[in-house]
Amino acid sequence: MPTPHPPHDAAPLAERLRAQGLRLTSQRQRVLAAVAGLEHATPEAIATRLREEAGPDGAAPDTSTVYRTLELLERLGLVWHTHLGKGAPVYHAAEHPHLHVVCAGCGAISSVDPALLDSAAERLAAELGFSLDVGHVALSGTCRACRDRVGTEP
Amino acid sequence: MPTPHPPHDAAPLAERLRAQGLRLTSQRQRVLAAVAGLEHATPEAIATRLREEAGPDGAAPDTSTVYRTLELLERLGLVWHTHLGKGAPVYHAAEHPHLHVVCAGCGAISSVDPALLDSAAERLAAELGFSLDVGHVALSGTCRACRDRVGTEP
DNA sequence: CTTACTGCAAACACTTTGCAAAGTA
DNA sequence: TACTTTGCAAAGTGTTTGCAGTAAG
Repeated sequence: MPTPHPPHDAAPLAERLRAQGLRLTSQRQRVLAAVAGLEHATPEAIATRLREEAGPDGAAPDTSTVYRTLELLERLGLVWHTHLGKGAPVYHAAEHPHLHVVCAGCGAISSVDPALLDSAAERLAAELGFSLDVGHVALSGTCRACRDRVGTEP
Repeated sequence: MPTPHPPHDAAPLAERLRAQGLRLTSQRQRVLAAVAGLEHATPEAIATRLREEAGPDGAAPDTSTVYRTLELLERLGLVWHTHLGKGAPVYHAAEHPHLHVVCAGCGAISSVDPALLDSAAERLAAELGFSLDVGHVALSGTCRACRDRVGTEP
């Protein structure tokens, strides 16, 4: 079983930055750690978490830095993001990609095995030459609870 | 083969509005017609189109009216929208729902048969009690052209 | 020391809301 | 007339950008 909250091993970050002549900064380390420690983290949520961690006196990375850093980390392959529908995208630590399923009624998010779309991906590849990126968007629908609720509360 | 630009039969609109004690206005007719006449229309694109149709002197519906109207038309089942990723959602006339596939590289949009996800939908229903709304989000990936371009222009 | 990075503030894109005037039934 | 809609203007999110000062290598 995977470690719940990996204390974020910073090594890959330092390496990949160095490989491109980029610099290791505390902001970059902190943003990466925040993404790793949160689930389905929006940029806003990440910024908030960083402010909490910094405390009332400490300085947290600026919002614009959070955005810029997320973009960078994604280019480096350390994080990825998914659009859950409307609103802000959510970021994940790179590890095991997964597919999201969101309830349009209550917003509940489930993670499912990306293999769910394997056959669809194969058909798209064969018929359109299109290679599916399973993780980048979430599937939308209605969860059992919301479906049961129909008719119960008009 | 389907009619290219159906001249938008307004009957269903009038009926459904009346059925709910709502009113038929020219704005509502115009917004519906614009959605029917455009493909993958964002609210902004719809507003622009309406401005063009109104001409330099005529009055086009206000942006806020466009948003309110799209929401209404969707409740009435006359249009539906899809999130293509980041940015504004796109609206479609209700008719035949379809699934969108977007290239992350060039933004090209393909429409595919929703049946593509039938087996995935069945598994989600069986395993999670989740009913998939196939049209609400687009699948993301890379189209053949963008894939071929990799390595050609670094 | 050189050049990348950050914080700040302002601008942007997309939507929503309150309210008085206008329009439909 | 009674009640729904609209337009306008302003406020709300979510995100990006220009730039001068700060800091990593």
